[in-house]
Formats: sequence, C-alpha cells, structure tokens
Amino acid sequence: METLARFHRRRRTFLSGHEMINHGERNQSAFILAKGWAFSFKVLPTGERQIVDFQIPGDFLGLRSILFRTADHSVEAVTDIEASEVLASDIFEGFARAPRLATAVLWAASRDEAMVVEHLVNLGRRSAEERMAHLLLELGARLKLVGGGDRTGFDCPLTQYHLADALGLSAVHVNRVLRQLREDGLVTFRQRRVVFDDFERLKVFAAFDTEYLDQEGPLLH
Amino acid sequence: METLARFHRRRRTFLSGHEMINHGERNQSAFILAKGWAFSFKVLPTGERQIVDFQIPGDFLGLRSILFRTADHSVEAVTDIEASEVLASDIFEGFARAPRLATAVLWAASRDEAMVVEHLVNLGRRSAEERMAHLLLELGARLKLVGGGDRTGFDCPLTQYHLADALGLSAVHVNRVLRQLREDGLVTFRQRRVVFDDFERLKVFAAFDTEYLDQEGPLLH
DNA sequence: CGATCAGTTGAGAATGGTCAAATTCGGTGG
DNA sequence: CCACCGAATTTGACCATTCTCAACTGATCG
Repeated sequence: METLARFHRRRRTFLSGHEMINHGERNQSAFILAKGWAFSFKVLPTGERQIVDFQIPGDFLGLRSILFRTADHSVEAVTDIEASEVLASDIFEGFARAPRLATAVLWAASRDEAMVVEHLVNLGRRSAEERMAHLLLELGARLKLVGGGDRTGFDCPLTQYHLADALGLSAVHVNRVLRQLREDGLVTFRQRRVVFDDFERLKVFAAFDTEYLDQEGPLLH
Repeated sequence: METLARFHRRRRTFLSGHEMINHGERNQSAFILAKGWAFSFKVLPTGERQIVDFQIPGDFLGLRSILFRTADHSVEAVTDIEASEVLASDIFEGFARAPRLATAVLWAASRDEAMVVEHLVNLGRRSAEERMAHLLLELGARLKLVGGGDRTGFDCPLTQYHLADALGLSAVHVNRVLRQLREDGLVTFRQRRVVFDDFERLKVFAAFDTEYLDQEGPLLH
C-alpha cells in the first residue's frame, strides 16, 4: 500500500516530558512512533491524572485529536521520541484515493479501542496486583511484536508514578504491589527492567488473554 | 448521504435479556438501535462482569465485532429492542462507493472510543459517588440528544446490578451511593426513573464536562 | 556535593466489599 | 381481587483493600 508511504515523510523528534498532543487544542497532528515511549492521558479538574494507554514504537497515536475539532486527550513523551507526523489531510485525501486505507485506519482505531476496553475491565474488576500483572504482561506482549522484548522480560522506562496513574492506584500502593509480586516469584520490576520470573503462573494469575491484542490485521474485503 | 439508507433495510427485534452479540463468535452483525436499551460488556474467567457502555436509541453498536474476525465483547438487550442490522459488506462496499462514509464511520468509532476513555477516567480517578453522578449525567445528556429526557431527568430501565457492573462497584455499595446522592439532594434514582434534583450542583460534583459527547459530527474534508 | 526525583516503609484512616437478612415491587395464576 | 413468587432493593455488622501522611533512603545530574 504505497499510500502509507506518505505517512512517513515528516520526521519529528521530541524530548522526554514534552507534550506532543495538548488536550483542548485545535489542529493537532497524529504520529507514528519510531523510537521511544509515550502515554496518552486526561486530567481531572482536581489535577488527578488518568493514563489511558502507553504508546511504544510502531504505535499510531493521536487519531482522535485530528478527527475531533479539539483534542479530547493529551499525549506526553516518556523518553526522547522519534516519530513521523501524520496530518489530517494525509488521512482524508488517502480515503478518496484508496478505500482500503479507510479499512486499515478504521481497523487501527478499533484495535486501539479494544485496548482501552481491556484497561477498563482491568480497573473495574481486577485487584491491584492483578491489574499490575496484566499491564506488565500487555506491555511485554506488545513489545515482543516489535522486537522489544521476549518472555524473559523487557526494558521499561516507566516510573512507579506512571504505573499508578495508569492503574488507578496511589504510587505508594504501586510500590507495595510490586514488592508483593516480586516476593511471590511472579515478576520483578527494578532499574528500568521488567523480568518475568514465572511467565506462565503470571499469565494465569492475571487472567491474561492476548486475544484483544492479536487480531490478525484488517480484513481486506 | 444515501449510502446510509442501506443501513436501515434489515429490521430486527430482540427480547429483553437476549445476547445480540456474543464474545468469541465469528460473523457477528452490527446494529443501529431504534428502540430500547442494551449494554456491551466483557466477562472475566472468574465470572465477574464489566459493562463497558450502555447503548440507547440512535447508537451504532458492534462495529468491532464485524471488523475483527471474532467478536471481542458481548452485547445484551436490557429491554426489548428494535434495531437495524448492518452487515460487514454494507460497510466495506460503501467505502469504495463513498469515501465520506469512511470518514463518518471512523468518526463514529472515535466518538465511541472517547466515551470508553471517559469511563476509564471515571473508574480510575473518581470516588464511587462521583462515578455514579457522572454516569447518570452522561446518560441524561445522551438521551436528551435523541429526545429521551431533559434536565429534570429521564426514564431508566437499568437495575442497580447494571450500575454496579458499569462502575466497578458492588450492588450493595451502589445502593448506599444512591441513597447518599438522594439525601444530599443531588439526584434520585427510583422506580425506573432518574430525577436530577439539582442539576447544576450535580454537574459540579461529578466534574461533568460534555466535551467528549458533543463533538460536532464528522469533519467532511 | 547539594538538589531533586524516584523509590521504600510504617501507622492509622477511609473507602468500598462481603455476608446475611429483611423488605418491597411487579407480575401471575387461581 | 388476592396470594404468592422471584427479582430487585435496602439495611446492618464486620472485614479487606487501598489511601494518606510522613519520614527516610537511594540514585542521578548538573
């Protein structure tokens, strides 16, 4: 699909901590991450932050910020970032030229939604330890697809504050949960590295099912 | 957009409690609700249920179940339902015929995701009472758009079990939360009717901002 | 070599869950 | 119309998870 090549012309870099997409602003761009980690989030009037998802290399981010007149969420760089900027016109003009692009973008948006839904289940119906286990397994599975880890573990630039805001927990409790998982011999998170001490037992513990991640790509009718 | 007319040819009805879309099954349909309420959900291996969203008349449901090979969630009818069935072929053939249909469907999917994101923020960072207030305000706002209620309140066929599974709470606690909100003069939920006793104060209490709901329709480039 | 940010730990409090037992409500059959 | 049934709601008592506050340690970086 050559139309996709247009998506990689405008190369951008961002420093760690930079806000790549700003909630409430217009004319935002979307990006395809080439290197580094980011996270999408919303903040409540009280200042509390909820992280919706983490983005890793290969991920498409900010689609909603170009579809809606103003961005309904923000995205911040966790590490230094390299990314390709995708403009609204790339997308909409592509639709007229290549209907299959529409299917591909719709599929990408739906996969994204499927992940948010799984995070919702995580917050609504799992304990703090199960949530943590589930998140670490998800990140591991996603990184494996882009060559960033295996079942022994992966490098992870997140702080315990990031984990807390993604899981709806306090940072203090995140620390206790990580200790418990480590003492139970399930998973160890230390010095920017996650080590799966017992991958199979961890998957059972978290009721982790990759179904929502490994949809096989757009059905091309 | 005449292409949309194709979406209303196959009229279907379902009885209260019927599972319209089944998690894990193939060749599911999507629907546009004409009458009645439904809810989309996932169940964990332990049998716990998380409701992801409620669907009311006018809502498009089950898009992900036709994009993915197998449905990643289920949908059940709350009340008796009248709906139009939308087949995968209606969508994909429409894309080739009318590129703007692609934009419209993508926009609908994104609005859907924006709601799930807001529910995630709800579970992650709001107290039980704020969550309840937020959910009831959201339902009221959405119903108002389709003529199903106003700022005094709306008819609501949900049980306290539905509310519990949507908010990540126990049914017992839902009951206590409803009593508290009633005693505080904010909102009353009784006999299948929600009454906003003090709409403005309730909105402030829940930090409810309709931004994520009232996006103004697809940008047609 | 401070300063700052991330991580760690303890004590006590608060939110929400579980279990068990009423009570109410909307049908339904007689 | 009335008795009865099952589902939904309500309440109390007690318990568990998670939070808050506070202090301290360790790592990193100019």
